[in-house]
Amino acid sequence: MSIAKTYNPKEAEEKWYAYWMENGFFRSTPDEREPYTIVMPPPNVTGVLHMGHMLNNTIQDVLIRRARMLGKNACWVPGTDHASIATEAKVVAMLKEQGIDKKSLSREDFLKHAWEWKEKYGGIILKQLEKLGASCDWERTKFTMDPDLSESVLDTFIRFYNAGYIYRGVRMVNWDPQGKTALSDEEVIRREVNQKLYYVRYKIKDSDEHIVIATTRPETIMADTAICINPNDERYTHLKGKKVLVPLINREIPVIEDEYVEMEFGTGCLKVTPAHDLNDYELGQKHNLEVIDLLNDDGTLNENAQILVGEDRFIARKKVAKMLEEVGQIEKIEDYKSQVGFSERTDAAIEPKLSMQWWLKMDELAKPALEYVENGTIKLIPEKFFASYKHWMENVKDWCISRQLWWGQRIPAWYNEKNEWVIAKTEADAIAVFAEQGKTSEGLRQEDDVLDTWFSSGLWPMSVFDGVRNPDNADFQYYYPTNDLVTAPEILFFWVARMIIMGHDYTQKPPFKNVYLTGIVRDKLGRKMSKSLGNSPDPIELMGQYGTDGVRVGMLLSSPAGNDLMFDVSYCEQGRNFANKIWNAFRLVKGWETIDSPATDAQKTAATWFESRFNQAIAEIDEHFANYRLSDALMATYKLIWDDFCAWYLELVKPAYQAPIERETLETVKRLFQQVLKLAHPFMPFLTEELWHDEIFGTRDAKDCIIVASYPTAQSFDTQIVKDFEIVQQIISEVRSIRNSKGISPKIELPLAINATNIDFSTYQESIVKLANISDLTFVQDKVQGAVSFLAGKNECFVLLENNIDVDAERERITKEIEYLKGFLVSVDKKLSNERFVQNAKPEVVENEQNKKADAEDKIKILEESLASLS
RNA sequence: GGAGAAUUAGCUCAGCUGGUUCAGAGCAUCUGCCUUACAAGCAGAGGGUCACUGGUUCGAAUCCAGUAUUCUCCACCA
Repeated sequence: MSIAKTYNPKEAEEKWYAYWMENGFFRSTPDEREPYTIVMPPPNVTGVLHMGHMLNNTIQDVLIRRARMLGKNACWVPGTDHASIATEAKVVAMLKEQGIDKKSLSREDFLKHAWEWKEKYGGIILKQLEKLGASCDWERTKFTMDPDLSESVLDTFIRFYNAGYIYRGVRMVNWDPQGKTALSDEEVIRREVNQKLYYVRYKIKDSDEHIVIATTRPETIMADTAICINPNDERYTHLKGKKVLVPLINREIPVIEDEYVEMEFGTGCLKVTPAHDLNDYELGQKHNLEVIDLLNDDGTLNENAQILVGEDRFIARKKVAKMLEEVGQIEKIEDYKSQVGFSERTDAAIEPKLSMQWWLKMDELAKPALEYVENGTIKLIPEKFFASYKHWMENVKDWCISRQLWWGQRIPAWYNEKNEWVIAKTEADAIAVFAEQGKTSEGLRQEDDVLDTWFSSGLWPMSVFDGVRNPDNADFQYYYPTNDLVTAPEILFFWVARMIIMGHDYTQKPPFKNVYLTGIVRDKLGRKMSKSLGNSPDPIELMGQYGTDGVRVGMLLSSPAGNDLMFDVSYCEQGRNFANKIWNAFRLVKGWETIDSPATDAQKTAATWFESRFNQAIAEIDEHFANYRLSDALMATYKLIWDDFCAWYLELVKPAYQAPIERETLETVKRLFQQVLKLAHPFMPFLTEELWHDEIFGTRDAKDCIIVASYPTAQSFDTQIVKDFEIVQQIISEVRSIRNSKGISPKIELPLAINATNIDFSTYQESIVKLANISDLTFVQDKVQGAVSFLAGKNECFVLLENNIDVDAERERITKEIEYLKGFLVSVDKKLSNERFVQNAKPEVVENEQNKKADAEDKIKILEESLASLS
């Protein structure tokens, strides 16, 4: 019969998750209740649960569970993201292991492999989320490449195209010569590398002079189309309007002037290579320079280079340097450190390259998205992110939405044999459009362009409810706009901003009301937890070790919104200990025998006090939730349960060893126990559900689960009883402290006398005797000689010890306290005698000071009398 | 280079628009307890010049300026 001394989470977790699923508690369909909706930030379909997911989804689950208990129609939509680049890279790597080269496959065959891979491994992370207790509506699980979501993406492309927001154009992109695709900025990792800075001499036309230019990329000089100097640079005034010759190939290029050139850097002269550098490109645009692209897609030199055609760019670099040296056009070579971009997936050095890409015009679209946040329609939590959101929105650049990949939604552009193109959803539509325009559709084809993944995830809050294709459907009408979005600040722009933009464009409404930005999970050394660093614990293992509830509590304890959290397993330990505490409180109550009698007055008082504290705590917790202070809400719950419920309330009503408890009181304890379990449920779903169903709480219907129980609401309560009880607690603590300092065992009863001045202790008498282990509690009007005394509020208390008290020590202690109070009094007096204070401060502040003064004077008086009576 | 944020106890953090003894919480630490729910526990205790320097104010952890250190984001010099 005996029940385990410690809580064993494993069994409960599996049992109750299955039970919740069976009973459809996670399911949501539109009804007359108020909806509360969260769409899960879809993890990469390739993903494996890491600490970031753990934090993020724990927060969402807490919010959704609480909303459900508050009677809202809670709907949490899960799903995964197809993550073009990451997934394609994984599939390519897998194929490589099997000895298959991607290039040898047709698009169709590759996609077949990719889908197979997705079916096999794609659901792992969602399964892992179940372990964490995520109460998602799994029947609504979506994938960004589900047919309906993909169709939404095409519809959106066409919509934006027809509205004139999408254009096709040659722009500088991050080119991965190994993967042969454009990359977004996010996919480029910058690292500092050691390079050489070559000082190259360019001959000035019709002169013996030359001009020296510093470059790290001599292999691109054949693509130079100008030399640029700063117009304010007096050293080069004589070069204005001159022409110079590109070394090795002797092509003539102009000297242009632009203040962009830093006079202090290098030689103060810049070679302009518009095809191979972003800034040069912009400079070239400004000055109408020719663009010469001397690189092939694979990073080798093409015919435009004139020399070294077919050589790889890095080999060419060395060779060009050598050739320059041979003709005496290298002045010097310096070591130099600079930032170079590398492809996240292939690790190839990124080549800024001009290429034809699809773009979404952002400036107009961004405006309403900024307004939403500016005027508070969408709240960012914490607010500090608004500044950078605003900065980004006001300086938004056009978005390169095409990727040269196979895994993703194909850009719905169709080309004929003449390379004319039209935008159309289907092949048939394309033929029709070509026909309309009187053009041929011979040789109809699509390019290997897919849309950036963020383009599809930008639709997520709408597309999961099919709101793009079918905005009038009941789900979309009911659930959209969603309530809270919980995500990482890193993707505020890439994802959150784009959802707002797209959501507004379709619906004229924001896609969500609140954006809760979580922190980054770091290790104790402050490093971001990552797979590559190997400093991230496996959440699944953690849950096995500390229990899911323990880990959930551990994650939340240290994670104020938006601040990074320095994760340490000790938090999980704390969470586990808390679970165990509740478990043992339950064991205590479960073990009680009853006697058929009504509650005693002391028990009634204890219950009244606890209920007051309980209501006070609910108000605090509600406020914390309203401000998205989840860790504070949890801490308030923690203290209510551990301190108020276990350490005080249960101790107060606990019967003597093997004695029965009054039936009425036991019923009250059980009722209150269930109430605190409800408060804990959002944080600790498994433990609370396990206890909820124990027979001591009576038999329950199958559907009577804590997950759908109603969350307690704050009732008004008597604040006086809470205040009075604080004095009682103080008295008990003081007696214990006296014991401790005198080495008196807690088992030895002590007599206590109280000179009650402003509290009626009659209802607390029994409690004090019990918890302070008092042999005889008396009330007196005078000093008690030979006792250790202390003040609880203005009530002087006396503990009579068997041994004679150390009068000197007593005198010293009281004197110290008097000194302290007098010091305090001086500071209060100083304020009150300051005319400017009395004049300027608010009346209630002044009144407060006067109360403090009176209070301190009273206490000093009592203590001084004690001191006098000591001798 | 631009922008934003942070600095409070050994650690992680609260402290909202200046005014209760405002200097707090949890953890950790120390002391005493295997007390009949829980040693994953109980009781008690110690611990901070609120980064530094000025200023505003009757009054500053709180507001302002500067300094130092740290972090994040954005853009990057050939």
